[in-house]
Amino acid sequence: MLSIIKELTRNATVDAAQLADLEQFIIKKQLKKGDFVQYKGDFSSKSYFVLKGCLRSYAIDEKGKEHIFMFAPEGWIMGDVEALASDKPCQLFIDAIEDTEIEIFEGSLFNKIQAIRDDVFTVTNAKLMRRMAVLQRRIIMLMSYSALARYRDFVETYPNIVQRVPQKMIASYLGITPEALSKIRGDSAKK
Amino acid sequence: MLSIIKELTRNATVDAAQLADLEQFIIKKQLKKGDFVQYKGDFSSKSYFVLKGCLRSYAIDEKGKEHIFMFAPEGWIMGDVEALASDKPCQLFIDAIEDTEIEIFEGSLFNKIQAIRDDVFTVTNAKLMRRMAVLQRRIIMLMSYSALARYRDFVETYPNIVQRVPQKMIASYLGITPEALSKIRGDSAKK
DNA sequence: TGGCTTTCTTAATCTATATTAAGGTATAAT
DNA sequence: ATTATACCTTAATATAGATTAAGAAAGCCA
Repeated sequence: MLSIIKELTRNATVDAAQLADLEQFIIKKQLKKGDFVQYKGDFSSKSYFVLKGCLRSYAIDEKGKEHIFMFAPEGWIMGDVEALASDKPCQLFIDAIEDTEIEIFEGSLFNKIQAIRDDVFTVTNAKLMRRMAVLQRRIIMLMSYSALARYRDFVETYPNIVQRVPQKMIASYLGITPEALSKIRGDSAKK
Repeated sequence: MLSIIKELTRNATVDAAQLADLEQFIIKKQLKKGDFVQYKGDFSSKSYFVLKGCLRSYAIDEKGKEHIFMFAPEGWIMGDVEALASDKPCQLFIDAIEDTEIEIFEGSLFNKIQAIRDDVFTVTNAKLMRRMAVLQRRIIMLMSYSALARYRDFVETYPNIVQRVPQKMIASYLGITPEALSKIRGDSAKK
């Protein structure tokens, strides 16, 4: 039988009783097709383990258009990395695209498991999560934002790097040509 | 003083002697601006901790165009997650965009640190790494591949999901409109 | 079963960004 | 200093994919 605890502790030598305790933090839930499990802006840092069915996570841009970030069929864990890795609100909507059965758990379940052993992995994991949050953000930007919006975000997010790096590299990072970036910058400056 | 071992074990309660042993797996290197540290196709699974300067990682598409995946200034760890998370070759080129000082270490250093304590984090970390590899791949696809190429990759990578999910959602995942996807599929079928 | 709603397709037009090209500016080398 | 090399900007044209629209097919429910 699938379960998030089994999944996370497979092949690991951890005290069984301690792990059993963790089950109290897990809620099982049946979802109908179309049911939401999380909305953009929510401050909950929950994650979802799919026992059966399929979830999707997606962003909605200012024109109301959906941009799917990922699908999660059986055995996958889905969550909003941005919310999990920080105290920011969720970036993503999550809903079921089939009748779906999930286990819901606080992102802090990861921390609880980690608390069993206070060691180096706390740091490593946190780092991985933070980098994943950056990646998630970037994919959403590439799919839903114009080149101008992506440039503005880049300048805001990496003010130090902007000055150290040639324009053509910033263009490359943004997924556009240097010419397009030059135009964007020219237009921005005029105002 | 910066060092990858200090960085990964900050706030962690780990035996100091054991950690000191790990230093033998780390090589320090001075890079001149423009020096390469890794090429696409390499099978090494090294990572790089930036002590000073700045690295970049990027893909080159079939037209010879560069697409920067990320920058790594001081204190950042850079590696090719695809190669680290599997036995595949590197997807990314990595070079120095300034005179740069790095520590080079095998990706397996993470595992060595983990081996100090064989517990649940081995699994959690491995999962995080694998998901990050998916994200890395996706960003590169969005920046460097046409809609058709992205669709073909999706079909190949997620053959099960393709059948379960409506076209409009696949389009959304690919970052294009349902109309564009429909055209692509129509054109593909004709051949 | 029939009708209603959502999804998929096709096609015409539009637009953001790419491509090409050429001139201007900065940086580095002899 | 002077040339060479790389970088940045501007502008004309081209194009992948967006938008709009309308009809066809497939799900859904009464």
